Amino acid sequence: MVTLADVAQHAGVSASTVSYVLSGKRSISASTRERVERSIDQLGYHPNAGARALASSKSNILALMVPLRTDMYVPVMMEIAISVATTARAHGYDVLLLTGEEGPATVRRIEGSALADAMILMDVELHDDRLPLLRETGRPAVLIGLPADPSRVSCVDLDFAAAGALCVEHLAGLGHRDIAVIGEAPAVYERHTGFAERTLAGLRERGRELGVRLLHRPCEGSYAAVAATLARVQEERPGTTAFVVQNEAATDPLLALLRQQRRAVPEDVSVMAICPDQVAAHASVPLTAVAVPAQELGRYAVEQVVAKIEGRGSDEVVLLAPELTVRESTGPRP
Amino acid sequence: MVTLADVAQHAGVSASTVSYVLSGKRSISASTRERVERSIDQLGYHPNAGARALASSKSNILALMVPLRTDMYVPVMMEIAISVATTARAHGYDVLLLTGEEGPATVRRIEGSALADAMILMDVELHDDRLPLLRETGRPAVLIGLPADPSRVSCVDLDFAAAGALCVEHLAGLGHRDIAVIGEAPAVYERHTGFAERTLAGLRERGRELGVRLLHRPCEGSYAAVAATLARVQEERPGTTAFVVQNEAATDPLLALLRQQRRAVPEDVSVMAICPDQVAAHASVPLTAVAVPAQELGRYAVEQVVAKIEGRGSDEVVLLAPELTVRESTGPRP
DNA sequence: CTGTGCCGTCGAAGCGCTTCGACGAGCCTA
DNA sequence: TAGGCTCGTCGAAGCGCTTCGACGGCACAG
Repeated sequence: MVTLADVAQHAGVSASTVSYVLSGKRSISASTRERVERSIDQLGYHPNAGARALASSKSNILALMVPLRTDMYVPVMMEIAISVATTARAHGYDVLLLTGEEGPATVRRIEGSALADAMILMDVELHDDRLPLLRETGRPAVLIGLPADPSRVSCVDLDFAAAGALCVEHLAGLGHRDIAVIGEAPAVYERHTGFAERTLAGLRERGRELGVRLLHRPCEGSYAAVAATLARVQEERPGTTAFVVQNEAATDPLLALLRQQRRAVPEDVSVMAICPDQVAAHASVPLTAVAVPAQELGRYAVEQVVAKIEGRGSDEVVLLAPELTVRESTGPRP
Repeated sequence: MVTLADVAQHAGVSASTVSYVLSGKRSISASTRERVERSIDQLGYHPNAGARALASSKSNILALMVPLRTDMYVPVMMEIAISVATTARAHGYDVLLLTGEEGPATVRRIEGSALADAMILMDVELHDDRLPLLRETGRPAVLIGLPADPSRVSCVDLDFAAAGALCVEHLAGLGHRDIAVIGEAPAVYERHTGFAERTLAGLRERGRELGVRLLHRPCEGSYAAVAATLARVQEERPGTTAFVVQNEAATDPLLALLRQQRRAVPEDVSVMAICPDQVAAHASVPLTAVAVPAQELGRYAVEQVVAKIEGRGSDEVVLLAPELTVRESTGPRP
């Protein structure tokens, strides 16, 4: 293994000089710099991560806590994770993948071992038990999601309330008066995951303002569950002419079922979704949808947390404005 | 930050004694051990990861390289990643998430910086350019997938050839003589991703043996693409009575399209898939399928790599035997 | 009662890097 | 021409941990 000392010797300078060439924290003459850089290349030197972390108390690692549950909104999670990893690299950081089990204990462990310079948390619950710890330690952290009390942490998320409102507006504008909301699995609501409740609040409020009747039903992602939910909705509110789906896995089954009932989309029923654009665009009927900007969330979270590490940036809550893309699944009320 | 020295002082012993309590590498009297452990708890001590890595040249980190492309077999990837992370924790390791871009350079970087004790690679291509490096460095590595030349590395994967064979057997046993294979996106074959080609080989070989006619068509995961592919297949081989789908995203569209054509599954057409069990079970018609055992792959990869780190275990290729679960989507040829 | 060996503990030497203070050389200013 | 700068470089002191060799104290055998 090539060390700093090897490079120094090879270049005929002292170790500290090599270090300063690498970090740029002191000025180095052009000739020395070049000589050192050549040696680095020739020897194939890479700084030892452990030694560097020890000496500088900076690991250049970001910890990313993802939910353990593999049954929920998986594509979004994956997209965020990948976006986090790529953005982090662009800033010189690597990403540690932590699964959510043992939330607070994991936070403490990472904290105590100084393994990561900062944490990014996904799947945030309204009263998340990792938050008190995070605040206590004071290490930079960013949540992707919005807890009930976002003080002294940073948060990034889609403005789900606005997204909900946008859906209702769009449908109301097309004349719909009875809208059914197919939601995430019941477990998501039971855990008080923020985004689901905020969407609902946004839907309801604008619904009230616009005089639209809403029926909300949580729903598992399987075909059978969607079928059951649809049947219930149609029984309880036969006049329903539009659906808002917030459940990646439910969109395709819903479209299939409607087709089976010979109810044409969008002529007889309108369907819109809150999901990643890719999912919406690839559905059997390209869906009018509010996009969940997974990549941007990941990128923003990293940039925010890096800023904090570097002493710039402060605690703030950023809610990205929702964007509605009209495709082929919504039309005027029949 | 609490250090080893703090614990030692608090417990009234030397630093090395605390270290030995932690590592168990020398015998310690019960009384001393207890005293030290109490101090550790009381002070909330966590060993500094950097210092530990530096002193022991062991980081207790596993690097996991996942593909950058978010458009392919995402659920399997995610499931594997999570399984890797959880299993790794159970063995005392954390997981570094590396996206596949710059493959060889990344391998060299991790290698040189001693950031990880071992690497796990996913999305392995037949002639993967990361392999030569991996062999050269001699650091423990496990591939999830199977390259053309698996010498001097370890590999775990589903036996996709056997999986393909199993599908053909099952369908041939039901009397089908014309089978269409809906494959992954063309790009997957162009990159010579091992699993796709091996499946095809298995399908073809057993097809030949059993006198079954196979028609293979790569296919994007969107509804429109599946529709186009299905149309082509039905035009080219009107007698097709069974489908094998190896493309997570294509199963649901295919079922929906067949339903639309009023071709009942399994009465008129049989459909089977090679995909995670969860996907198969949740489809609109529960699918007879060969499961991709994502969790096991992840778990096995970690156990293998940990064994190598500890000096046990050697280079080997393990192909998990495919398991066929008969559900409701396959039946006798009409 | 002395010699031998083991058990439990300690001190010290690094691991490879960052960073602080020091210092010589060259330059400008007075 | 002496004094004071700045610039570029060096040496040394850690960062917090692991690990090796050493060393007392005790139990046992002779």
